[in-house]
Order: sequence, then C-alpha cells, then structure tokens
Amino acid sequence: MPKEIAPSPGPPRRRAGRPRSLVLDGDLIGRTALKLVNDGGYTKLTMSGLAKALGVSPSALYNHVGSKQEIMQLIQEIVMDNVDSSVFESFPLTEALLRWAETYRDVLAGHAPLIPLIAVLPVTGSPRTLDMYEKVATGFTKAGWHQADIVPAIVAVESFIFGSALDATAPLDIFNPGKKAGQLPNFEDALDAQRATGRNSADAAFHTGLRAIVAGLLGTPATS
Amino acid sequence: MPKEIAPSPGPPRRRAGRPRSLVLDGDLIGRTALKLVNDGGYTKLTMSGLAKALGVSPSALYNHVGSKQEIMQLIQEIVMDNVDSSVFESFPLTEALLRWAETYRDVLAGHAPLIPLIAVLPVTGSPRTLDMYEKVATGFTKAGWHQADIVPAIVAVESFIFGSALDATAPLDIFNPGKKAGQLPNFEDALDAQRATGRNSADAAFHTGLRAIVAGLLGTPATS
DNA sequence: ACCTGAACACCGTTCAAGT
DNA sequence: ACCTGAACACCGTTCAAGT
Repeated sequence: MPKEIAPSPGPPRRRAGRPRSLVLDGDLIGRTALKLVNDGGYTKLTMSGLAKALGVSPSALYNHVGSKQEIMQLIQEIVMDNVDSSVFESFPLTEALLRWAETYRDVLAGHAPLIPLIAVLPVTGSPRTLDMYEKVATGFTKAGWHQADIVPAIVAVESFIFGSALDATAPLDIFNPGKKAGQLPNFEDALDAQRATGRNSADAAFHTGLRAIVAGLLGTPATS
Repeated sequence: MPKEIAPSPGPPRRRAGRPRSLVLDGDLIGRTALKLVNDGGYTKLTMSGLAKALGVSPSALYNHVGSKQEIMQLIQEIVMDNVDSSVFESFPLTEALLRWAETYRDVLAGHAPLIPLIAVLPVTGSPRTLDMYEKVATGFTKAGWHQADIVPAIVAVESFIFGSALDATAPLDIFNPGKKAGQLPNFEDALDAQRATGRNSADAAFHTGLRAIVAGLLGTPATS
C-alpha cells in the first residue's frame, strides 16, 4: 500500500535544525517508474534500475512499497488517468462508449505488460479507476438500462478493449502462413484482400469490432 | 525452432551395439512442460524444473530449444489444439462463431500467461493454428462475406476472446469499491443488481458480449 | 523513520569439457 | 550429436547495522 501525503493546511512541522533527507514517496516512485518505462520499455523497469534513477539503494524502495507488483500498480494508476471518461457526461451512450473505448485502447496499447495486471487487479485501491466506472455506469443508467445488465456490459466492452490493446502490439505480418502458404485458400484470399485495402488490420479489427459490440449491446444495427 | 522427427519408412538405422540414449525431442519437452503447468501453474515452469522432470540437466534443454519462450510456444501449440474449429463445418456462421469462441475462451482461461504471447506470436510456425484460421475463414466465405472484411472480423472476435479469458481469471470481488463505498451511487447500484442475479459476472459479460459482437458483425439483432 | 550494504534464493543462458 | 557441471549475469527481496 503506497503511502500518501495528506495535504496539510499549514507548513509541515519539523524538528528544528534536522533537515529531513529528500523524501521518497509513492508518488515520486510511481512517476519515476513511469519515466523509466516510457524511456526504455518494461524491461528497463527493475528494482535496481528504479533505485538508481531515484539516487537510492534498491533495498530503500522497500520502505515505501511492498513489492515490484505494487510499483506496477502505481504506474497503472497514473496511466489510467489518461483514459477519457468525461465523454459520458457530454455524449449519448453510444457515442460516449466509442470515444471512451478509443482512448482506453490507445492508453493500454502503450503499456501492454499492464494489461494482464489490470484485468485481474481489484480496483479497490484505485480511486480514480473507480471514478471512471461511476461515470460509465452513470452513462448506462441515464440511457435507461436495467441495473443488472450494466456491469456485464461494461466488462464485455472492457474485455474487447484489453484484447484489442494486446493485438495492437502484434507484428504486422502476424498471419504470415510461412511454409503452409498455398494450402489455406480461403484464409489466404481473405488476408490478401485485407492487405489490399491498405488499412492496418489491427486498427480495422478494433473499429469494426467496437462498433459491432456496442451496436449489439445497444440493440441497434452496427452500421448506424 | 523445435526439431521434428520425420516419419521414416523403415526402422531407424543405428550403429550396431551403440544403444542411443533415450531421446529428448520437442514433442516430449512440450508435453512435459504442459504437464508441469497443469500440475502447479506457470510458476512451476522453470528451465531447471523442466529439466528435472525430464531427468536431464538444464543446459541439455538448449540442444533442442533456443529459449524458454520457445517452450511456451510448444505448450501453446498443444493447448490450441483443444479449440474446436470443426464447428464451422457443421453449423451456420453465427452458431459456429458462438461455439468456437466458447471453447477458445475456456482453453485460454486455463492458460492466462499464454495470452499475451499468443496475441503477439506470428502463427507462421503453428500449422495447427493456421488450419484453425482456414476453417474460420471458410465459414465466413461460405456465409457470403466480402473477402476484405473477413480478417478484421476474425481478429475482432479473437480480441474479445483474449480479453474475456483474461477477465475469467480475475477474483470475484474485483469491483469492491473499498473505502470509496457510498460515493459511487450508480456503479454500486449496478454492482448490487448484478450480484443479486446470482450469476458470475465474468461469465455473464462473456455471453452477452459474445452475442453482441457476433450479432453486430453479422448485422442481426443481438437478441435473436 | 528511513537508508545502506551484504547476503539470499532464485532466474535463464552460455560454454568448455566430456562421450 | 548430445549431455554435464561450472559459471555468468542478472533478478526481487530480506535483514542486520547504521543515523
């Protein structure tokens, strides 16, 4: 559990003369970890690398954090804040879902190693993520949904987003049939036809799939 | 690249008197690795643990496999074989997609650590997986789909499956609001209403989401 | 309360040496 | 061709000792 600094009304009380060492706190650790990841990807995120970036010994980190997993959670909290859930306040449900999903997927695509974590992590300790869910749920409620159907609908769209974000990190030629070339007539024809459109196949899949699942959930034709 | 033993027409030629040591090959390594995983999960899958299970030293594995990642791929090939893609030969597209997705998701839910790998791994080296795609593509083709739309549709459904399989491994109380309880009226009402149905929320999300995306893609109402 | 430095218990992988 | 045993270059984490 990361320690937080409560905003204090006055200047912080300190014992006279004793200059406190530059503090390491959950916020700084999370931000530094994210910087490390943005620079060199998740392979760069090691406890010793993070400690060095903070000018501290690796074991010092364990005064503020229980495990490396907790550092992943700090990153997750910062990153999830970039998902735009305000759209549920300004757009009708269908349009809001489409826009929300788009930012959500883009955010996660840049942090693929977080996806298996986020999918499984209780949101209990992530107040901002809970705020997001409240906004999404409010969008469904205002659209007149039955309460019991709302959570499964959210989870369904989220699952699609998680999978699509993973897919977005796949190499472009992921479907290359290799030595099986020539033996898969229908699949290879479909591949060629898709390639001929010049569109990125992951992006095309995300957009048609998103429209499909939203339309399917809301009971309107996918093409509208 | 795992070495394969080509089926030989006659009995294998051996130098007389020299009994060959019991062979280690890609097939045996993969099956043993899977056994290890089925027993104790993916944390049990270490090179030294696998070597011990095979009665061999860890370094011996590198005569047959280039890296641990390649062992993950061996497991993936075996596991993917449990996905039932024969349904595309015996059911109309909608029904086949629903059945295929169900087995696919169940198979992956038992092997969550494979999901990020499979999502990104070129299928070039997985002939059985390519055969699956051919069957799926044939199902779309026979249903009269435009060739250029087939691959994005497959990828979209697959993304939903990947995300749902990840979600299936999440703890039941993943949405517990914790200290934010009481501050999220719409979301908490939705949670309570969903819980009151007595259904597993991940399963409900998968089934409604699957129907929605398939219906949305095929342009028919989700409730049909 | 918070930090350091050494140590621990692992990882995956490499490589010379054997047969 | 394939295996062993030792070694390497890391991991995350613990803990006594310092201030």
